[in-house]
Amino acid sequence: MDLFSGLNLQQKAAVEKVDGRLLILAGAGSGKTRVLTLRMAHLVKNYSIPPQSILGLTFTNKAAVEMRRRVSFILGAEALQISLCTFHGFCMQVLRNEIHRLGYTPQFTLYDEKDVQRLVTLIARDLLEREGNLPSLQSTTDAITIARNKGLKSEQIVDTGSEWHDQFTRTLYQRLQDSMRAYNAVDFDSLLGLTVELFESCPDVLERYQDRFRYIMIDEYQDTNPIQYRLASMISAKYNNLCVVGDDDQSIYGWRGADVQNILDFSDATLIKLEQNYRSTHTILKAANAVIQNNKKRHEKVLWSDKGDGRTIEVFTAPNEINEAEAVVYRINQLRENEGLCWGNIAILYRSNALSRNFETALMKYSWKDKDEHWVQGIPYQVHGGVEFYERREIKDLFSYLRVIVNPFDQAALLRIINYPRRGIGEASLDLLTAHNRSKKIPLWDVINHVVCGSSGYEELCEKIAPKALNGLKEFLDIMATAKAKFGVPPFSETMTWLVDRISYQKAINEEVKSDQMRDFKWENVQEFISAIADYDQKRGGDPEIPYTLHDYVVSSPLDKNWEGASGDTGKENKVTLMTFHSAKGLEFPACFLVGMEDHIIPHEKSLKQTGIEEERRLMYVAITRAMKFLTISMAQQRKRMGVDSHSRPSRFLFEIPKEHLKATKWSDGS
DNA sequence: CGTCAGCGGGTTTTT
DNA sequence: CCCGCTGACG
Repeated sequence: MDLFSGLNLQQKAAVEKVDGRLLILAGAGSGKTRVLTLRMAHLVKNYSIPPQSILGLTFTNKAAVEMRRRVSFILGAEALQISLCTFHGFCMQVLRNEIHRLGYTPQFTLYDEKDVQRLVTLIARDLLEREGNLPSLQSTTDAITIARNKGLKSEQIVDTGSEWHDQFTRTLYQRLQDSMRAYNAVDFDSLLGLTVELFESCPDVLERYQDRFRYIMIDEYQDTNPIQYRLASMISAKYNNLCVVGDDDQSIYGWRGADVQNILDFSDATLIKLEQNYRSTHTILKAANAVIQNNKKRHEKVLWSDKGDGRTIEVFTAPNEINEAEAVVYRINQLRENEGLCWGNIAILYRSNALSRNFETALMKYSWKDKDEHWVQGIPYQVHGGVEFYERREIKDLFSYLRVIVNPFDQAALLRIINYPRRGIGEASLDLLTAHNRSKKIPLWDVINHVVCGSSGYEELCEKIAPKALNGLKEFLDIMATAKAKFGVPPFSETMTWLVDRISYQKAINEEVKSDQMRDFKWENVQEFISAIADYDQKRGGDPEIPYTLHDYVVSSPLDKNWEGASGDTGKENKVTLMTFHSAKGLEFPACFLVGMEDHIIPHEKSLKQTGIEEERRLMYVAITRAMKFLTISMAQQRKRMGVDSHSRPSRFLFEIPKEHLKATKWSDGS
């Protein structure tokens, strides 16, 4: 097979440059994924580089999956040997094997954002010696996240606020780290930080990974934050074969500490620019270029395309957000009827997840005629993001049981389930236990065990706790001990079914939830969770190469929750795609609807303060450049914001698109 | 200890 | 508007 057929000169050069440092500045739609995958194939096929010594790091699971798919297409089974994963997935793999060197045990568990947030609140309350509501900690948490993503230690935090607030943030940060260690838990941010810490303190470990991964490629390099950059430099330091691909105009993760400067400063490297766009019509490209040109901090690029002008961009304003959604859905059906597109070719893109609701409703309501002239109610669609499976209450409850079974020091999980379903352990008892836990620095789990066993020194505590609560604790420990033994042996799905029954979870749902509908929904979620575990059983059961333990499940499933295939023409499912501008990055669709194009939404008023207008403009640029042929922009004059009607104005970015590319149409929903 | 109502606060984006 | 949390009561 000729790997190079159909490549332009720059793409070819990028694929062929094998050793050393390489920076590929790739404009939107310039075929960067193609170049990356071909480069991997080229290394394996023409240079006999073993696939297992190639590491491809991406930012999202979606990108990793897509890349794997495309390399497999060329290399077949050999492609499975290549390590292709997100930064977070990579760090998880490393830590699973090495975390004992950092004072953790191999049974560590993973905190999600909410767990961390709750922990921060608890610590803050303790620090301020205050009960009840605190002033919002959002800004403090944000500051900590950014610091961690920049690899700063707590004492290096310098926020914009007052000295008192800075000091508060530093202390909070330090206490957070300490608590996480005590709970034997990591979170998304510390996953990266700990890996860097590991490599810094254990050169022998680092060298093992350096020798293993001699060729490293990083996708979406403009979105890497300093700690990811450090990680990549460390692993590639020995052999120095590091290839990064990115586009400074598409840097949209500044709020997570990503730094465009990383890509602008990538030094001692061969530079290749990919400037031919293979995706969009002239019209779409010109509109995008016109918008992004208003940014000052960027590398000048000349993106061009040999596609024709194509259609003009359609713009309309609806009276309110419901009309807007209905009008968009009407137009979606028109595209299918008149332009030969299928549902899977079409995407509705928005700035924030909250905007998806009305479009879902409108899609469900819409009736259309299929090719046999039959009326069908509801257009098939797929929402990406929103309330994730693992964040639903039921799932988090059950998942917390697994977390505690794996890691009894996981205090967030423990507190969540110790009295849920209810077993008579109330606030008073819990306060006694946690007070002891904090003052004596003994893990809560151990305190509970001592109390239940009546260890010496615990008599006093035992007496204070109500007999009812004591019984509950005993019951709880009993359940956990049995469960732990059962989960020692796969398949886990069967034990999960047992556990759900043992804790009478269904009864808890029935008592708590009033509406039948919600009750059914929750129980379905539980079933879905069990089948997710069954899927895992099946996948892991067949392959002795990869770990098959409860710990592996608990620690890996939250990391790859988010990747159900969505992509214009590769998705097998023929459904309209709904997603945020952020999630859409890297994807393309023949037809895109950019909705809610209003000031305050994009640019978002909050982000103007935080990351500034240029990042919002890049986001707009990303959104426009997703479209291949048809682009429609819509907005509403009136929109409910937090329950109340408010007036909207068109996004200021709309006025940056030259008028000749726009066609204003009258709002219409076809009725 | 459990329940319920009332209240305040929050909707940016993701691993 | 929807949530989660708090605090008062049974």
